[in-house]
Amino acid sequence: MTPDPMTELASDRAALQRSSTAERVAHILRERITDGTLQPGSRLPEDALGSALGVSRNTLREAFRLLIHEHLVVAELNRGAFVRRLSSADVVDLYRVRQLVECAAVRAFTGTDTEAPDDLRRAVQEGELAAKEDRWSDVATANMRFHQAIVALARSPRLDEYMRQVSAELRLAFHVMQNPRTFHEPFLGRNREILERLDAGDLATAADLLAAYLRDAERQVVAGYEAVQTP
Amino acid sequence: MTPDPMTELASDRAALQRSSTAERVAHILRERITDGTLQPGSRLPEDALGSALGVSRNTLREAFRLLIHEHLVVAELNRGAFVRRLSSADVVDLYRVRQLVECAAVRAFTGTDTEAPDDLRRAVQEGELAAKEDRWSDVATANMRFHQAIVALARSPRLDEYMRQVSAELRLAFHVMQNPRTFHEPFLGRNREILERLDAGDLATAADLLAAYLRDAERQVVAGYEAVQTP
DNA sequence: GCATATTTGTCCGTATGTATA
DNA sequence: CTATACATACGGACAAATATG
Repeated sequence: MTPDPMTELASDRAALQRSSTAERVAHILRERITDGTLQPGSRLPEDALGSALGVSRNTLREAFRLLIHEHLVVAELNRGAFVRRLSSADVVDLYRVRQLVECAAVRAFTGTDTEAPDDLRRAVQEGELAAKEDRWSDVATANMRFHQAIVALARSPRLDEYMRQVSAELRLAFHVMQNPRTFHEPFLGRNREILERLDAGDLATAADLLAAYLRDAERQVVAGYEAVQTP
Repeated sequence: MTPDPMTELASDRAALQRSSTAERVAHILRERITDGTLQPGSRLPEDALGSALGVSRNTLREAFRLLIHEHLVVAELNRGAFVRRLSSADVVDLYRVRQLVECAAVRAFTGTDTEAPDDLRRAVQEGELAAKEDRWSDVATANMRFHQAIVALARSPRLDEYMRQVSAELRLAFHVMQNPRTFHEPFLGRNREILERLDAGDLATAADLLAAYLRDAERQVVAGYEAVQTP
């Protein structure tokens, strides 16, 4: 009755066609990790996974390398690969990176680029619409896009890529939040407020609002962590 | 008479002992890339490198993966691996990341941590000493440590790690600067000035000085690039 | 433009070493 | 302490892509 992760993964086998095999395998595993099918702490045995996905162990190991670099997987020498389990110290660190980079991106915004604010606007609207229709996982996605659009204000491809990784890593922590609604709902209004301050050219206030926002979010996730750790 | 890179690498073969083989190989290649033995654009043939280092192709490929994710190596499908060659757009982007993160780290400095400023002080002194003794490659190293210490003010392990990678990537660009003295010398005094502003608690001025510093450095490297590109 | 040689991408089998029941 | 399971690393194989003459 328990839905075996290995048999579930076997159905992904048909999906891998384009680009490098290792990258396709990494893509599949990345999705399975972020959507919670492969939970933090799970073993990733080379033999079982390799045959489930129909790739050799060598190729699978290359895929592991990709995910290890993204911090989604950890490899213990001679013990194999595991889905990363974040500590609350990791959560604190991730929010520290977010706060520093996102607030700096807001303050560095020159108004020259018109695209980035448009993405922000879309993300805010999308989040509000999804909330109205009770699609809370879509609210979470829209929220991720909001933060990505904030980073994009700095107009640095490398920072965009890096912060996408930070977001993916944070999703490992969100799995402890059992109720996505109570977590995400309060932030919808704050997202809009930040957007409005930005539109008004009041960068300092926008950055301060964002900093407070991130401080509160961090506090909630850390609290969720400690509720789980001490049963 | 031409010192063949392959035979040079063979002498590194004795050095690999601890940790995972792929990581040790990656470490050796990383050094050879940052010190300029393996120049940007060089091929990294699996057969020759593998036998030079005494490892199998599979293991070597794992080492490549590590370096690819550090952006020091690029892989072209069915063409193999090459030492990364930075475009001037890459240089601009890298300095943008540096400016945003380092200036934000300065502004976020609370003065709570006493270690980080000590590292800064040491890096400044070390740079001045090395300059006095005409050890210009040590000046470059001290300069790297200075920036690393600036980042450490934010007290985020993840940011430390990421910016270390950014520094390594930037070293790919420094190879176009033929004269390390004229490049590094002017920055020694500016480093000290930034340190003094920080000690005085004047974070805003320190951040502004740092921003100007990075803008000038970027301009020099980009200029060096264009001198090479258009012969 | 073609035929050949080289190199990569991927896979397999296996021997050795390491961790854990 | 032994046994088992697994990861590490090697070498060989072959097709496919690329480079070379």
